[in-house]
Amino acid sequence: MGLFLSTTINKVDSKGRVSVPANFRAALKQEEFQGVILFPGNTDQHEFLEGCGMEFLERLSAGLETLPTFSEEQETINHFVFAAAAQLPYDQTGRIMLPREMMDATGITTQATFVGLGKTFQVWEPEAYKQHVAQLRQRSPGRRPSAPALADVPRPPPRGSS
Amino acid sequence: MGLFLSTTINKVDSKGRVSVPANFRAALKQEEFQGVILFPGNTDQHEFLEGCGMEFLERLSAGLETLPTFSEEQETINHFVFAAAAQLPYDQTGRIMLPREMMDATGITTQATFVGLGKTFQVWEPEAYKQHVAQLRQRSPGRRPSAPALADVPRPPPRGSS
DNA sequence: CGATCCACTATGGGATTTCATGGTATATCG
DNA sequence: CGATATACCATGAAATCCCATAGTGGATCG
Repeated sequence: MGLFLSTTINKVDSKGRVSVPANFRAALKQEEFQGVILFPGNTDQHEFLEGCGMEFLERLSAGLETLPTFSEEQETINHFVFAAAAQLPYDQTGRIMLPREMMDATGITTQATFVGLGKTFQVWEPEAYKQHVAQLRQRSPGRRPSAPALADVPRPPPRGSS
Repeated sequence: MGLFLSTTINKVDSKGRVSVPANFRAALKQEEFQGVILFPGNTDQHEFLEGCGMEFLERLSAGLETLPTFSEEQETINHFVFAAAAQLPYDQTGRIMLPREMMDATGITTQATFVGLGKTFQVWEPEAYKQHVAQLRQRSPGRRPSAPALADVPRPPPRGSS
């Protein structure tokens, strides 16, 4: 199973469509459901979107089943993950349609930044993401994990990923 | 196998008909019974409806599935679940007819909020659901669960379900 | 080694289908 | 019968398909 890697800025057209980066799609190629799941996420400062494949959620659902007792945690997860999630199939060119409420919540209008995070990814309004990265840098003084170039300038896709 | 995701508000017409959201129907497409099961549920504050497919109830009956909200006294509760449940087939456009007593109990009149919760869903009077979400938010202020964090949710012994 | 070609990705816009919804007619049942 | 449930059809809005363009990089070939 592939991982979500690298950062890409894609355009959002007037219909709310965005191309999911090709390497993200490749990471989900083997899954039954051809598309992605998005649901809201936030930091203290910003709203963004969490993304993953369907199987990720299915595993999550399977995990919740066995939580011994009804818990606050579970209630929260149910309502803020499943209830707030959108199941977005690709169109034939690999685009999804961002639900209006997600665009509103995150401030996404004409562009969206896809951020690969391994097993999951995120979708941000580009300017908000820049600020977020700046904050991450401030808060991790000294040694940073070696994921440098990601932060800086939004660059078109990876090199040599295929 | 499909999960119920996202939240939708649909209209209830003068006959008590509501469209079941298309993606909910898709999640049940493979099931034998083309329709949904509804039965009463409640919080301290509100009455709502729990919903699922027929096969879920069958597994529940067999004890293979746990209904989180009613983990105690499961057998007794199951009695009320089955007794109070309504088996509602789709009409030809994917609508069901809400039984009048369920509309009365929940306060549903002209609109109904369908809330996807993974393996089950709920149906609420929209205003009541808004209040419910507000309460959930109070309980978990600040940041909501992030995808990577959710990945660490305790997992069950892997059953060969794909 | 350099120029050309090709595959793929991202993007744009129009046409077509699906979905939610409303209404009317027919069947059912006490 | 009177009331209620089911089948049938119609409509507007929205989502999806389909085609067409373009830019990029890699590969091919002379």
